[in-house]
Amino acid sequence: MKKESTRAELKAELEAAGIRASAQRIAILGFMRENPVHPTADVVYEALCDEIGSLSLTTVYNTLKLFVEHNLVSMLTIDDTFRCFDGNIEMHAHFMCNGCKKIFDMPMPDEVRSFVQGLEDCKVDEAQLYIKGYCKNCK
Amino acid sequence: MKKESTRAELKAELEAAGIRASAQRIAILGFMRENPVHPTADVVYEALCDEIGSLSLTTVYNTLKLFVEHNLVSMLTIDDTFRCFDGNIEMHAHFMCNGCKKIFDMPMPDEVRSFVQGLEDCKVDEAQLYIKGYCKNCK
DNA sequence: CACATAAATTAAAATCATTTTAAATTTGCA
DNA sequence: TGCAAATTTAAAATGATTTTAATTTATGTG
Repeated sequence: MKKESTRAELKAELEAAGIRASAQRIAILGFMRENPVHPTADVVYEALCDEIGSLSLTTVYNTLKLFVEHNLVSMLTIDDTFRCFDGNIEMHAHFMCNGCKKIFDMPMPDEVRSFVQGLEDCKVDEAQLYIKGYCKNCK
Repeated sequence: MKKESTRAELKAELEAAGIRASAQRIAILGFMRENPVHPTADVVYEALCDEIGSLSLTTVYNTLKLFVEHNLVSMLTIDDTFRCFDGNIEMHAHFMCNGCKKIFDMPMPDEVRSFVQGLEDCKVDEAQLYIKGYCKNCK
């Protein structure tokens, strides 16, 4: 499940986006790329605390926001009680289980892509399909 | 654009959902049914303050939550900075303009409906398609 | 009808995720 | 090396939402 990214690749990716590559940013982007788990800022912070002793939650918040602005990660608003992020910026759908609260990736139906492309009056930046219910284990 | 609902109809609707019909609940449900504007709790509160002098914002929050639980209205999580509600519970998509922040209704592509129906491993309660960008006026 | 009980509403206080501020640290570059 | 800008950080502030506890309103029973 993990896609390895070298430090150099992450650095290059940040710079290609016009962002300076600090140790914190490399670590956070690396975590997002390698862990397909839709983490909240707090989860990212907890995961990287040991690696970067000085890391602050503020930095994680600000950095994820910066990454979203530069389209390096996307933000999910599938649940109103937590804000989470996705290191996979390919267009895809999400399923959230109301039991275990896990979020699963799903393919985006083709018709959604064509529907979005067909919208002429407006300029589309983003499309999210959120499906909610109970997963295999919880239903 | 307004769909008129009589007090009696609203009362019947609440009771059919197993909810007692108070003046506050009738007013809030009436507002949601008649105004297709995706309001936040605060907007509903401001709109009904004059009509019901004693109304509190707490009641609006609690009542909208109750209505969501009983499927009388739905909650939209299209934007992480505000929580808003929709008095139209028919399945449909939403477009939010990042400029004026207005939310527009859109038809739900048929393939989304069939995609959702085709999901066999999980039990689906809800599907939301959120499209974001810039509207005709703002782009 | 009056009273007891439960439900709903309310104001006030608490919560908590996120943002802002301002200071400290680090980095890039002359 | 040293200066200026960018980044990070801790601490404080913010603000939407929830909780608490008291008050009001509605319901049902004798």
